[in-house]
Amino acid sequence: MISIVLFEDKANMRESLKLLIESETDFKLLEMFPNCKNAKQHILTHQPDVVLMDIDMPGVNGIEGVKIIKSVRPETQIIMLTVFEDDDKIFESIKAGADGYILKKSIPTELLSAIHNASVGGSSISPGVASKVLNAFREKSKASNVNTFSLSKREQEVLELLTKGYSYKKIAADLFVSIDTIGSHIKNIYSKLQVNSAPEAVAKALRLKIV
Amino acid sequence: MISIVLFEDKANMRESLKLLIESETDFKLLEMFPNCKNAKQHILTHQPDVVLMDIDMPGVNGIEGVKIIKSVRPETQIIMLTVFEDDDKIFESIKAGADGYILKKSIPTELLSAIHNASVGGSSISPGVASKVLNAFREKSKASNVNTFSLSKREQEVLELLTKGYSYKKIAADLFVSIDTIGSHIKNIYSKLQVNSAPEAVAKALRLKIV
DNA sequence: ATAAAAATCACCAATATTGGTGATTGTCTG
DNA sequence: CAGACAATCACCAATATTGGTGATTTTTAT
Repeated sequence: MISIVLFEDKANMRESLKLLIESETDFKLLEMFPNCKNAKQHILTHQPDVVLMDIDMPGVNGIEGVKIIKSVRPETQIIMLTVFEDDDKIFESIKAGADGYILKKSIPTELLSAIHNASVGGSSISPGVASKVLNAFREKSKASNVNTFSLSKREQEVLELLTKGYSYKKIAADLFVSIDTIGSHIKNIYSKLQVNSAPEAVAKALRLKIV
Repeated sequence: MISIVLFEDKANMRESLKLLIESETDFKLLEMFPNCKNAKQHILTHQPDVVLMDIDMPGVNGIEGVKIIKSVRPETQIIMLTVFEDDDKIFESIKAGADGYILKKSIPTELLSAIHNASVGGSSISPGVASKVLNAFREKSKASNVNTFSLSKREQEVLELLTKGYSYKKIAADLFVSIDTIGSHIKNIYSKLQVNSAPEAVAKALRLKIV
């Protein structure tokens, strides 16, 4: 038996969802609320397995609601319901800790299987949303690797030690060469990265993930 | 009509998938290959709407295959098929450009709807995998903000300029204060971050995302 | 085998940074 | 109101870094 609490401001939507949920024999709709006011209390009282959370609600919105619920009872599985495929809201929700993201226009069975999935720790994401998430994921991982700035192997090593905050002396000791050699390498690194100081080089290296 | 090409090394799996795909009237299975050798050629020849790609294949594996296909024909929608929920492979696939990620143990209808979704640009991710993706997404976004190291507002500003590679002089000029003031702030920053040099501070700041 | 690139070392002068100490002013909080 | 903190500035000495020039030895690639 999967227990469910629903947060949704529009009365007719609440009724539709209620009917849908009650059509499944192993779902139990514990309660419905029109906003996230006192969400903390509601969750602690009802201890639901799964929460269905509308994103756009007056007062305390769904994203805030997720934060509240996850902070008081992290094991609660939360599925976001929304009409929009709005990038910001999607990412905010995910960061807040949402475990699923279903568009309201999805077919009803999709929501039902999302609830089933959530109850066993799986996440369901509507295809259009999933596509945005994957793209964002790629964004964060790319940019790198292409710009190796054709640093030589040794220069790469030196740069890495530089990003650890090592001084010339320490780097020299680490690599068993003279401090002047390190000076040379660093000069070359600066020229390749087009910077003029260690902090700048470190910043560039870390930002472009070439370390 | 959605045209499909399949890469899968195991013959019996190929046959099963073939039967499944051909059960849908609007799918056309153009061709099947046991590995990604000559994937470039195959894709250019067949120009499929959707590619089903097994991850583990001898020779050129599925992840390499994705890179190849996306580089020659980016509009090709690629759905990864796998038996494992292996974190690394999942993230590698996504980075390579995969548009969906379905576990082989999924119910057949899930794969069919994944293909339909892919053909219209949506992504399908099996619940267990989606959950990992969302977690990874959160990882990347969090870590920050918690460790503010109780830097004062001014110290934060100085640190930010430091991560831009500015010298004491330039920072002082930017903030309209004396260079000695900057020196003081930086001394305090070092002590709070527990470092002893600018490169180290920059590295720590960027790694912990406190800038 | 020969040329190019990488890695090594040296020396030097001009700056910059680091780590001290100390002081003033304003703001906020108990 | 006192004490804490933030922000400001100053001075100093010891190091460290930067930016030059120049040179030798390995490695790598053609």
